Amino acid sequence: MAARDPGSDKIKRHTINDVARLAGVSKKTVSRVINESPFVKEETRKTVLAIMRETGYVPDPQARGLAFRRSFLVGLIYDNPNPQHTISHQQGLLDAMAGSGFELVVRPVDRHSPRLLADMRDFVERQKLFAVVLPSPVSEDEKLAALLRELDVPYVRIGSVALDEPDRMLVSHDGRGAAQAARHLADLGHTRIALISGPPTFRSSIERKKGFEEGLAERGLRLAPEYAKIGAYTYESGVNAAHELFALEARPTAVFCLNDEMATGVYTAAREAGLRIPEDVSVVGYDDAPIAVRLWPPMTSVRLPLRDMGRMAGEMLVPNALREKRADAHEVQPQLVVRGSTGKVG
Amino acid sequence: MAARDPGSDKIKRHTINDVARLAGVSKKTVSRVINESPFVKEETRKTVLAIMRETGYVPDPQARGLAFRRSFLVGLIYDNPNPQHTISHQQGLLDAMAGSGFELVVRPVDRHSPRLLADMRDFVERQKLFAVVLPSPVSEDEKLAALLRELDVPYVRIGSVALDEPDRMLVSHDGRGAAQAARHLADLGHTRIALISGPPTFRSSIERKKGFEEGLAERGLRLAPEYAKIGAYTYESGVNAAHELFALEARPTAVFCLNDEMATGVYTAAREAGLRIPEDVSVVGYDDAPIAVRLWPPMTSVRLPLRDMGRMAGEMLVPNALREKRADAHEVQPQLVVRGSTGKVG
DNA sequence: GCCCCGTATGATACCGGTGTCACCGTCCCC
DNA sequence: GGGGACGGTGACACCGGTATCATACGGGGC
Repeated sequence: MAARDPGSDKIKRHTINDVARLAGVSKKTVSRVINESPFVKEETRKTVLAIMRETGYVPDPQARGLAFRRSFLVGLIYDNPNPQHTISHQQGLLDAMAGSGFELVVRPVDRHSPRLLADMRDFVERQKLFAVVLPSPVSEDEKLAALLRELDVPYVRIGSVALDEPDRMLVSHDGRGAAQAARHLADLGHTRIALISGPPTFRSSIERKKGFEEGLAERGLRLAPEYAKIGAYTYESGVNAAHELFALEARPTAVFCLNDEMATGVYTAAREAGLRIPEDVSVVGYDDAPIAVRLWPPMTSVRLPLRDMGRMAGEMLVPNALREKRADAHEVQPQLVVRGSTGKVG
Repeated sequence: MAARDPGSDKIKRHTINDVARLAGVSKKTVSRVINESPFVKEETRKTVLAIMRETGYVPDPQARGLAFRRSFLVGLIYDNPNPQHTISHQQGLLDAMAGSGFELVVRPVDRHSPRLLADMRDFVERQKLFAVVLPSPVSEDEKLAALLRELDVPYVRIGSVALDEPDRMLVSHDGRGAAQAARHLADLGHTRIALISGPPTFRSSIERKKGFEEGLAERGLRLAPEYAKIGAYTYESGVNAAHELFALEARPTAVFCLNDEMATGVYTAAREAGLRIPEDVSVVGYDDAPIAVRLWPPMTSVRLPLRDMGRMAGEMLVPNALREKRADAHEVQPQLVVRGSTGKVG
């Protein structure tokens, strides 16, 4: 039990001074033990560690941070239209950070705000962040990355394609997943395949679209202009785009959506248009969000291991005694999961 | 622009000492200005504020926290099977905290872990949290609340029913929403109404069930034992419970689920059993999660303003210059949203 | 035996703020 | 005119750690 003052006072935590006094050494030596300095005699180290355990002493991160000029906080800076994305990354990050002594500070931003850079400078400088994680699409902001380099803060960008700084990048190879989807649909005999892409400002959308077209090309197909719709990664935009597609003379027999939200919109539009999935139209999504298996029929989708990605980003940035080494792989592979929303054409 | 050493060195932030020197006052007076002490001459205050603006000075939260023995971090401690819940609360909290100078630290826990209390003590003490937010079901842990009182940390518990400390409680009156659902179904002519509840350890489930039965009673109905199923707040448990209900001789014509996840499971089970919604069976969920409007037909559900609840919790705890006063209402009202999954019986 | 070097430790300043208390000047009251 | 009370300010210690530098000690090379 911690010592409690008799005078109805608060519990007083032990400080480094208490430990030093009890161990009969200077506080600097205790500090050395805390920071695993190699220049401490084994015997001294043991004594100090024993006292630390007895007293339940844990160093104060604020004081440590003040002296180190660096906090023990990791920032997660996000701006994603899809909360599921954020929460998955967050979960993974927290997995990697559990028990490390670091804490996760979450920070939503508007990446189009003119104050973004100023706000981020203030955030990072003020909190003296230990590291920063940038999921897509914030990760695509080169100015933000440049700012973080200027501020000398370690960071990991999570994105769909390798950029020019591989050590600070976690790549999900989005194009490959889209190519899998394209081949899958082609192999089922589809030729009239439509695409509903995301906002052209999203790198993920660009990469997925590119991969999709490459996949089609492998099977001798190409994306017809009238089958290429642009959505906004939202449910509603999926509904609207699908309605346009279904109204075409030569209705597509398959629709590939660059995220599950829009694909869900295609389900709705199909119902409204009286089309059956997959008999009349096959649907493929991207992300493999929880909703994919909750729809009827369960949706074929490209799985993106979002939680793993968060965890790997955390492992790249945060030292953790519970784990031997930092992550060395800086990439993950998307994987098509075939379910009931895709079937043979006709 | 901040000053940059010529020697290719880092940017050096201004400290309270710089401001004091430039303003020709002691650092203590600058400190007084920062903390809005009333004992500073107006003229002095203006001078100091001007210098602070010129230099772009912002106080270091770590140093301040060290001296105050309290950080500027708010903890969100959660353990919810439904990530959507967490992310919504988190969003609202961040809404309330934006621009306040406080940061949000998120902390998932396993509320059944034997180490929970020890971990929480360590977390709160070590980080010297300014305040803590406890969403349901963590909010139902009396020992945790007692610990926080012992540690003298302000907190808000978000829960379905008023507890004995109204000032630290944000109530969502879950029973009332469930009663609305019951009346709605009864008014549509349903009498064979089934209930799929959540884990009996969840207060929200208890309250919703109670409210539901009260609502039925108002219409002269009661919940038949064979229609009362216990789920786990998960999709799969909803599927299973619904299958059991649909296999009954006297199949229920309506199913009320105590969350949307399980209600989504009922959709699946209905499809598998060849039942149409709402013609053969009406379905009502609880939470009004995003998925409710993405299902076909769109689901009738009881809306819980999760984001508002997070925001209100934040307003109860964090002073914010951007807002005049703290929240005074400590409750929100659930609201039934009628959509296509409920219809007249027969 | 002396010097040098690497190991092991502590005294002291410092990180950037706040608390305590002493001090000064004014105004007010008797 | 003396004595409080009070507004306004600063010197100094302190919060709980780390960095710098000095010091002490044992061992090897000459």
